[in-house]
Amino acid sequence: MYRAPRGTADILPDEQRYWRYVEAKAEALGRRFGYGRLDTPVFEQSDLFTRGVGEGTDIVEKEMYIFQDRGGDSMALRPEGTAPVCRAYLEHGMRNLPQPVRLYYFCPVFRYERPQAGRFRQHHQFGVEALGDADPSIDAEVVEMAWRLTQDLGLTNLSLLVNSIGDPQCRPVYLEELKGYYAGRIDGMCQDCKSRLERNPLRLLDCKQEACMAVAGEAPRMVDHLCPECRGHWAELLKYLQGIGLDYRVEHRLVRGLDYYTRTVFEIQPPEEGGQSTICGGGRYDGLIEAMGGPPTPGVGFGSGRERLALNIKRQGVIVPDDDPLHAVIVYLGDEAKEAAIALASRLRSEGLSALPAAAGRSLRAQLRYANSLGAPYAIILGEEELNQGVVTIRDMAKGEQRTAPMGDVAAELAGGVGV
RNA sequence: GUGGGCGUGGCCAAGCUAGGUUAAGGCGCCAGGUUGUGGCCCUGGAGAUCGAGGGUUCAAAUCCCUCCGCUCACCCCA
Repeated sequence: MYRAPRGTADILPDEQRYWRYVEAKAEALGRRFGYGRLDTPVFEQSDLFTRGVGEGTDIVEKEMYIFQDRGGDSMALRPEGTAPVCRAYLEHGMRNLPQPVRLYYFCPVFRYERPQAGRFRQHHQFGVEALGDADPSIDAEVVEMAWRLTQDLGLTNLSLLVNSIGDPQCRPVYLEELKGYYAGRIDGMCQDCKSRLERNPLRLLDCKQEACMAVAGEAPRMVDHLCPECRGHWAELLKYLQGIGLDYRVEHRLVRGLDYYTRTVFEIQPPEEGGQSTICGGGRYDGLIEAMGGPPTPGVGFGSGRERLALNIKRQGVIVPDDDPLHAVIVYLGDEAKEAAIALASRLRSEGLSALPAAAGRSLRAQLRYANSLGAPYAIILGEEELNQGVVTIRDMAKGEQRTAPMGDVAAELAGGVGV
């Protein structure tokens, strides 16, 4: 038997309402903030990501789905959403549009990871990117959008964490200080941290081992070592966030796993403890477009995982609207009635109603059972008697009452919600 | 990449520790109980090479080995 590939999932009809709910809220949010939707291909040249996301990152180093196409080019399934948006921005000359250019996307994302709760090899991200404006008010706008997304979805008890990780001027200075701080204390720390010290010292702050957390707690903070420009940006951001009334928390250990982030980083996390709990994550990436070969262009954005949003919606018991129900099931007796039932179903659909004939070759009882199990509010009964008189019997399934109506009036009666 | 838990009809699952009747039960599905009436109830039916392969044994869902898959956590991330 074939199975869906590891880390992927079939989304069955019963699950669809969760996805539709998330997508509808996200799309509405994008429009409300004046963002335009951008769809990019699921695969791109591998270089786009190795240069954009950063060669040393886990995503590029060991999680990309890379393949060679028949022309010999190295392609990669999209492992994140921001680099393709920046590519499109450059390719279509969007820097000639009024800045900032506000874009959002909703797309599948692929990473070769070991799956677990809330983590998949194919997942779907809603994200927004505001390109071409370095002002901290745009950072605030993006943070607000992320927060509102979660609120619009009905999620509660979430934490909004923000931090600044500086820029290419001040971060290296800070990193040296950080390394100096850790150098004398590394002995008592975990194996991972020992390798992080050289590889990615910012990550030291994020370690969850108890011993390491104690050391991290006393570590020098990035926000105390920002250059004047970054410090100003950070101060203004906080001012705007306060003005908006967002209940954020400065989290000095918050860092990001993608190389392109500068200055602002933020995350939204649910109350439950746990590893992969982040449901929205983003920040500013002023060097990304330049790293991709474009002119220096600032940008800020966030991504959020549809699967994780849905997971939290379920955990918190958020009421999600049902899919539009079927209006009517047409039950019939005999071959002649079957013909009429099929024609009637067709006519009802033309009138904008959802209707379907019951399964063929079943007893009336079985057909009604079928209508019941599908949750149809009405059953339309077509037997010999009805056929002879050119009428149908409309049965209100909830009330258990029925009446006859001329065949041609069925759509109007159902659409009008006329009771029986 | 590292470590834990788990694989029995579509789903939930008993049985496995101390091998031995046609591998329980529930949900769902189909049919009947009403020669034209659903939900509740009753009756019946279909559906499983017990994850796969190998081994031990007179006999394996049950014991042993290998592999595969699912899952949770670490790492990392949405």
